[in-house]
Amino acid sequence: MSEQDCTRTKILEAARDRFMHYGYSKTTMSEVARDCEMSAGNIYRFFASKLDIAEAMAQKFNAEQDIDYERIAFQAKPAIERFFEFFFFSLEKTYTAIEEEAKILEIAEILRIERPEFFNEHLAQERVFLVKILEDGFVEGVFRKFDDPNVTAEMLQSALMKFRFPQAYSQLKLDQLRYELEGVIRLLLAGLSVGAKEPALAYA
Amino acid sequence: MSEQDCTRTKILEAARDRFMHYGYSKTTMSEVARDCEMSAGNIYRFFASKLDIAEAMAQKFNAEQDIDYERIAFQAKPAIERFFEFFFFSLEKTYTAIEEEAKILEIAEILRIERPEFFNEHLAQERVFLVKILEDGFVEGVFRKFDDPNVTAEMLQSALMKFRFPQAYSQLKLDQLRYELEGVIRLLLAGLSVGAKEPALAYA
DNA sequence: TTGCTGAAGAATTTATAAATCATTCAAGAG
DNA sequence: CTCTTGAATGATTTATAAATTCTTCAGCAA
Repeated sequence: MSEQDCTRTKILEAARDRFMHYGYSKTTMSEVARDCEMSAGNIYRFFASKLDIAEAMAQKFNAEQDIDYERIAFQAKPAIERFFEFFFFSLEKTYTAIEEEAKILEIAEILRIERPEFFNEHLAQERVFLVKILEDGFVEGVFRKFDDPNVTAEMLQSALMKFRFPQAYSQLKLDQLRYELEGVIRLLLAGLSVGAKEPALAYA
Repeated sequence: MSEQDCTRTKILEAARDRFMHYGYSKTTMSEVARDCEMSAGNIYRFFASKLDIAEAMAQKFNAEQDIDYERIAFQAKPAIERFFEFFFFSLEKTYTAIEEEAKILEIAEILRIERPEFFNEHLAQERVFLVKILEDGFVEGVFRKFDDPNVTAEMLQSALMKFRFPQAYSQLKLDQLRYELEGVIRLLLAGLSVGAKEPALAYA
């Protein structure tokens, strides 16, 4: 690891501790700098802005989550089981993370507004794993053939949006969210099943 | 119409004009009262609070929308067509309403926070029509049998949540929303189709 | 009695000045 | 030259006081 990377990591860790403890907006660049024993101005040689520190943090969080997604998607299990596991994992992980550290919600909200592209990239990465599950399901003979599995994955994400940032989109408790997620997934899986028939004509 | 109802309506109309023009929070009870040629205190003999005026307004808006929903649900058309029409109507109506009158979003947001029950009631009403479409589809032979059509309707609503308050839940433009709505509906309709198979076991 | 007003109070919002903050950069240190 | 600092700056936030606003209700009018 280069000297540069090392300092970046040090800043990132100091910022994470502050952000998680006091929140993004209540943390100042001077405080982070002091924790790293440097001046505030110097941070800007490693990060273009405070927001970029937050984005890098979230990036790391997502990268870790993607490892779990990958593990789930490539398991030696029926595609349907992996499908359930994938989205339930996502719900439980996000819900508990936000419950334990309400500050995460602040950062997520700020990134949603200021860096809309950020989430799209993560969704795109997630679709890689979804496509894997869809294609395996087809090979298993439980899913039908899709014109474009990536588009199908997009639609699945769209239908399950509500469960991605549970506390932001609804006031529902975890139990109710689990109940609804189960129901929606069952409906979607039915829609993916070999016998399912999409309507012949397009509407729009 | 009784004298009471007449005054209520007058207040409601004056409030609607103000709310739509200046927004909910920028409208004062005195202004509404002045428009009705009465004192602010007197409004409280007809509405318990300012928020209740907003709720009554939204109630009326929903009631009008429900008439359209009913018309769509009871049309002499294949269930699948009605299904599409139902949700596309909802998207187009809400999207354009909010675009034309951004102030609606303010009221919707306030009600979402302060009167969470309000939206649940509207959703419950909407499900009556969805169940009608589902049951007709079963009779037509295009939908499979559901244990509890009302629960299925709940899951459909949950999966299509994103398209209900488009501007609140996403930054997407109408074109993109239409594209996604079409895709999600097609997936859901496939899941409702006679050949579709739900997974045998429950997950949670 | 019944319907209404306008004053009064508590809560919220606004206005504004002071303070703090994110960010830049000239200049010093190594 | 590379790395760092700390002062400068414009934007944002905070603090606080003043003004509004929602809501209640005693009392007036019909």
